[in-house]
Parts: sequence; structure tokens; C-alpha cells
Amino acid sequence: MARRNDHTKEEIREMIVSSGLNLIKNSGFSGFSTRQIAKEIGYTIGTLYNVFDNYDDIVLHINATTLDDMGKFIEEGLNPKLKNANAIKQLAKLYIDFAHKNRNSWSALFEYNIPPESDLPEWYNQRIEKLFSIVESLLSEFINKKSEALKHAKVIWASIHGICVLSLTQKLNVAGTASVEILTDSLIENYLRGLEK
Amino acid sequence: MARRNDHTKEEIREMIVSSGLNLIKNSGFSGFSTRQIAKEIGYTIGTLYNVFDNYDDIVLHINATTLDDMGKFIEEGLNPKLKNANAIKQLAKLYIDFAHKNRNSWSALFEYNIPPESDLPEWYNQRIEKLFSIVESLLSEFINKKSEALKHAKVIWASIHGICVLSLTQKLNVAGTASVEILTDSLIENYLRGLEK
DNA sequence: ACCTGAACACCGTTCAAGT
DNA sequence: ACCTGAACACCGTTCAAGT
Repeated sequence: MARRNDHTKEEIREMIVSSGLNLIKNSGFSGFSTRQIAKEIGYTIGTLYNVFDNYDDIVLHINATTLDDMGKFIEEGLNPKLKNANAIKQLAKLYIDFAHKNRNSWSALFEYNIPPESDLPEWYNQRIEKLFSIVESLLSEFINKKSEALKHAKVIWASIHGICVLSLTQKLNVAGTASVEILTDSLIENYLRGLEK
Repeated sequence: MARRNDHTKEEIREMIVSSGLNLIKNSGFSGFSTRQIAKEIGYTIGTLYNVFDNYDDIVLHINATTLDDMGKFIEEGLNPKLKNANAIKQLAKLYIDFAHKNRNSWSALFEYNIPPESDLPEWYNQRIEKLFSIVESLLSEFINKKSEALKHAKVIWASIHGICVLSLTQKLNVAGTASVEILTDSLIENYLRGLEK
């Protein structure tokens, strides 16, 4: 024991994050703990706090992985032939699909909140920004007033998220991804039609 | 000790819920625990589990109180003279104001999620339903197809929520309630204009 | 330098025992 | 009948001590 040197510091960090993500995927965020991670990767609890600052630091890195996975899922799923409203609708569908297929890790994104006095670290904000830029670029293609494209991107993205989050957490009396899509479709159709006028 | 009979079972339940709500308001959901409640109300931990099923049962009752408070806040704030889009905009403003003024208890509504295998209890769903009915009745006044009013109410309500949640948790790069209102106003204007067409 | 594991101050939950 | 509080199986976090 001690001084095993089986893995580099960076390898241990990766083991922690990937094992933590698996724990969340299998048992939900409430069934997740750093002690469980330690048990699974075969290091003791002390080692986790050797390579990460604290619990929040670990959760944030796990959630960042989920954000990356979501970005990849959306980018790969987008059909470049679709235009305008249809492109946004597909974006919404991909968001819903990802959330549905990765319910536990997606939920963890919102079940965990940093204490209100502290701010999200810069590297984490950049991961969010990156996701967001996908929506923005889809919208900017067909919005006349370019200066307002960012505002509309925010409205649409946040609204899709709101519909998705309330549906999947059973706060809208809506069942199944098909009926969630009816709501996001209605949002997109009417909002964009309103913009055209 | 034992058999104090200082309070009825119902009184103890109320003490637990109101003390728990205060804990959340002052320290956030993460600074909340049933043991803290016990300490604050002057009963031992065992008593809490005498009058409530478990942790989830307690949190759900605290959150239901917040839902009720929100309903009251919105109903009292609504100006009955406002019509159509202006009425919905005011609804959004009231939602944002409530969330902003009661950030911790409002956050707790979403930071806590029942385990995915179980369902929300019926009495809790009814509290959500009651809140909805406010939005629904505001909308039904000027929607032609009455049969679709519920769908649109869900879309608008969930979208307002989405804008609010991503703004207040700093995931939209938006600061201050004023700029959140710009987004909800844009949502409502365009969605309703889209409906009219 | 790397890693351990005991120690500390917390959790939610149960239930035999006291009045 | 009502309430207690010890007991259990967990937490996150720290840090002296081992190799």
C-alpha cells in the first residue's frame, strides 16, 4: 500500500469522473456518493480529495461530461438539409431524446446547484456556451434582425428546456416523449410565426 | 419525558413543515435536514418519523407550501383589468418576482426529485394542477379553439419556467429580473401573435 | 511523493424501552 | 398512546502516518 503508482494523477481523475457518471446513470443522483466512487475504482476515499478539491468539484466535472455528450448527440443527429422551423423542431426533438435516454445524468445537471454565494467556474460556463452556440447558429440563418438573434435563441432554448424539464419530472401531467414533442412543436411553430409577422 | 402531549399530531406536522421551510429559506436546500428540524422544534428525531412517512414525505409537504404561497402571490398580484397578452405578461412577471424573492424555497421545488420509479402523490399533483388552472383560465379567455387552451397553457407556463430557471441559475448569461422579463415578453408576444394568425 | 484509513461531524431510519 | 434516544448504516472531509 501507499505509493502504488498504478495510475497517473490524470488517469485517476478520469477514473473518478467516469465511475461517478456510471453511478449516476445507474442509481440516479441521490444514489451517488464519493465513497461509492472510491469503492468502485479501488482507491480509498482520501485519494479522491487528493486529486479533486471537494464534492462540488467532482460533480461539476461529471456534469461537464454530460454536457459534452449532449452536444455530441445533437450535432451528430442534426440533419443539415432541414431548414428554419424544421431545423429547430429537430433540435428540440434531439434535446428531448437525449434527456429521455440519459434521464439520470441529465437530471443531475439540474438537481445539483452550487451554493448561491459562489459562481460556476469559468471552464464549466464555457461548456454551456458551446452547447448554446449550436442553437444560436441554427437560428441566425433565418432571423432578419441579426441583432435580435441571440435573444430569440435564448428564449427558444430556455423554453424547450422548460417544457422538457417539467414534462420529464411529471409536473405537466404529460406522458411519453411523443406528447412532449407536441408541446415543443407548438412552441416553435407559433413563436417563429409570430416573429415573421 | 415521553407522553408530553404538548401538541396534537396535526400541530406537530405543521411545526415540522414550517420549520423546514424556514431552514430552506435561510440556508438553501442543501443546508436542510430532518435532524435540524427536530432540533428547532424541540422534539427528537424519532417524532418526525412518527407523524411523517419519511424524508420525501416531509420535503413534499414543504414544497407544497411553497406552491401554495406562489399561487397566492400570483392571484393577489394579478390586475383583473389587464387582458390577453398583457395579462400573461404580468403572470410571467409575477412568477419571476416570486422566484427571485423566494429563491431558495423556489429552487427546492426542482432540486428535489422523487426517485424515478415512484410517482408524485395525488395530493401533490392537485396543488400543481391548481396553479395551472390560473394560467389556463387567463388563456382560455381569448383562445378560439377552447380544446387547445390547455396545451397552450402548458407551453407558456413551462416556457416561462424554463426562461426563469436558466436565468436565475446563471445558465443564460442574463443578469437582473428586468432582462429576464425581456425574454418572457418576447416569448409571450410572439407565441400569441403566432396563435392569432 | 503517493496513498491510506482512522477520526470527526454530520446524515435518514428504525424500534425497543420508558412514562 | 406518545415520545425518546440509542443503534445502524451511511455521508463529506481532513490529515497524521506509513511506504
